[in-house]
Amino acid sequence: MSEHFSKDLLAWYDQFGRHDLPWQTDMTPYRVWVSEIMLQQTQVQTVIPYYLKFMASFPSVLDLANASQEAVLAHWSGLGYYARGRNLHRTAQIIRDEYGGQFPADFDTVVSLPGIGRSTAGAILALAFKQRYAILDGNVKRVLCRYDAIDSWSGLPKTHEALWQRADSLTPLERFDDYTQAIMDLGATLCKRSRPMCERCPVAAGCVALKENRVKFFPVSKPKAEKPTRETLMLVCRNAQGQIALQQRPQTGIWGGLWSLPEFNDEESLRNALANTYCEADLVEWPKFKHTFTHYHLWITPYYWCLSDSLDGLSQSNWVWFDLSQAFALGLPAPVRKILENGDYYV
DNA sequence: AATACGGGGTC
DNA sequence: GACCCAGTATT
Repeated sequence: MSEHFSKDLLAWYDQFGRHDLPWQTDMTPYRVWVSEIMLQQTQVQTVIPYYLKFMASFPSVLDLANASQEAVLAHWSGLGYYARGRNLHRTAQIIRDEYGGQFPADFDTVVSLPGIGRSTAGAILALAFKQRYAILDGNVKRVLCRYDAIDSWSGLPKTHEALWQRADSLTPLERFDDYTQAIMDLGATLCKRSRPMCERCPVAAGCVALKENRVKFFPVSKPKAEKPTRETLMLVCRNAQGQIALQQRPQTGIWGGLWSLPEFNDEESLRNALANTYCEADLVEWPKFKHTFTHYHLWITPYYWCLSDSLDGLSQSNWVWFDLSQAFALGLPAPVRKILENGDYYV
């Protein structure tokens, strides 16, 4: 099955692949290199105008090496990942100073250059020097994860290395340059992240995910990091008029600027804060409950404290008294509303 | 092994 | 608003 992979892919590429991208004409090592750097984590349509301007200003590796870093970075402005631009400039100078202005043609030298990793080196060697090296970019990963129905995240070291081996084993013994472009074209135009067009895919016959009707489950997404758990105490302090105390939260951080219940890290801080007026019988702990944010879980323990008449004059820093209806009109955080809506507090 | 780097597209 | 993209370098 898989010996047909490259043959079927190449036949499709000849008819349906992209053959007119700016860096596909006059494929010198320099032009291929610049395109591969710009295309790292950056989509083709974004790169094209940058590439054209860059090549117009720096037509050769020596033009680039002799330019100022400011001039180079000016051409990178808006592309993002500016280390790419700095590395590109540095590498041009290395090529000028150490390789006589000639782009090196062996893998180990190329991959040692700043900003060039295994995949980019493979692409340069295959596309510009017609040597048999595999690539493993986002497109290839997606294609292979679906084709083999790889059910672990591609960032796991074992999975990543297995993908490299698979990428290499599928690379044919001839036409490596076309194959390199072909598998990227497949990933970019048919085997897209969302709504892949499997009905047009030249290697659909061997695709395990498609055979099992599970294409949408691949590639397996990165496991979400375990959310940390934090804890807080919220005090419902009610005076003789039935008002409750609120504090305005700091502008930064969670619920920035919102009015909320007074909070304490633990029961000890709560008791310390109330030390002068504290009346044991009136402080009641309620069952804790969990509130989940995008990035952490927050366990909230509500405490209910009903002030007797004699303490109505209590002036705690930053506390402001509100009627319940006023409080809700302020727009409280969801878990605070949940606490205050609990009728058990007011019986 | 995890994270920073970045602007733009997609759902 | 999370997730992803023609990845690499750094911690």
